[in-house]
Amino acid sequence: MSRSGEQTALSLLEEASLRRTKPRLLVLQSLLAASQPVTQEQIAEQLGDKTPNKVTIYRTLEALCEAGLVHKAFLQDRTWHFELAHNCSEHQCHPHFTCTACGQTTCLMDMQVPAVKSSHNGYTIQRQRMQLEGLCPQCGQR
Amino acid sequence: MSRSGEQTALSLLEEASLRRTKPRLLVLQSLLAASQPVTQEQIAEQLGDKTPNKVTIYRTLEALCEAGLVHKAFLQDRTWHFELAHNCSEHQCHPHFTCTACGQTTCLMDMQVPAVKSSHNGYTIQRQRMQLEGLCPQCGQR
DNA sequence: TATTATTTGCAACTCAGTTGCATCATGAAG
DNA sequence: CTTCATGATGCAACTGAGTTGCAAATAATA
Ligand SMILES: [Mn+2]
Ligand SMILES: [Mn+2]
Ligand SMILES: [Zn+2]
Ligand SMILES: [Zn+2]
Repeated sequence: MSRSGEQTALSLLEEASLRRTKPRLLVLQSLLAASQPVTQEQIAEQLGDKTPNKVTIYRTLEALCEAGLVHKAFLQDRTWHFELAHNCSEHQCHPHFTCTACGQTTCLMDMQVPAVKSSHNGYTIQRQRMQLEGLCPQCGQR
Repeated sequence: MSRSGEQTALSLLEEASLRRTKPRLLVLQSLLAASQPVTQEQIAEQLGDKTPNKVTIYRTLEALCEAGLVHKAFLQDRTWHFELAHNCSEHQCHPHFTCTACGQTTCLMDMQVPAVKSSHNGYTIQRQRMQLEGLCPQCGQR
């Protein structure tokens, strides 16, 4: 939750022409500080006693998603995990990997995924996402 | 819900060493008859007055998934859609396409998706799934 | 500062999916 | 064919992430 995080959050809101409200700045800073996708609850927890109302966090995340600043990264146990969109291209996000042994999901930021064609049988394909499943490095060794 | 559907359902249960119960046969037949992934509610609706209890359908789907006969195809509006696994390889399922205009999700059974490498930074990748987003043929024409 | 459109907080709600438990049916053994 | 243990089913009650309505607060603008 650094000074630069605050500045970045401000300019992200500016860029998206969203009003600079306290909850939006806080949620953005929390997302900027996160190293993995986080849930509403994790955001609230991280913000401690200055956290906005639960409903406000949801509505903020929704607004940020709509503006393209944030993505719903993946769903785990009926709970959405959110992340900043700034490492994804318009057409393709990095893949998310879930370990079948420990259940942990990880962003594979540096993995190259081949892009599919932008059209198929009349379907116009604008974005592609990939989920991977297998064993993480910890669970992989026998 | 043909005779052959009944036979297929029976052999699928056999193959998976699952007990041949009425609910399992019904759910499997419903899935065999479906042309798209379906929800618990759609299965119940399709089976009409001989439908098993809602909880049983969920538990049946869970058992069939665990046995590898069925997949959770995609989630829409916090609701899982299920499909038979028999058109998927061990490593890769066909992609699912969601139209951002009408919200409909479709299986692209005939679409080729390049396979990723089976290992990356210590992660062992056993299965890959892809979700596509864009405009369906209907919504695509202006 | 005054005005207005947005945003926020709170309480109550929704509903797909889950859980506990008593009853029932399947498949194996005799 | 009958017995029996294991596993499956049905029902009622529950869970909890996410949603809705609305009054109060606040940001942008003049
Ligand atoms: Mn990610
Ligand atoms: Mn499918
Ligand atoms: Zn693991
Ligand atoms: Zn469409």
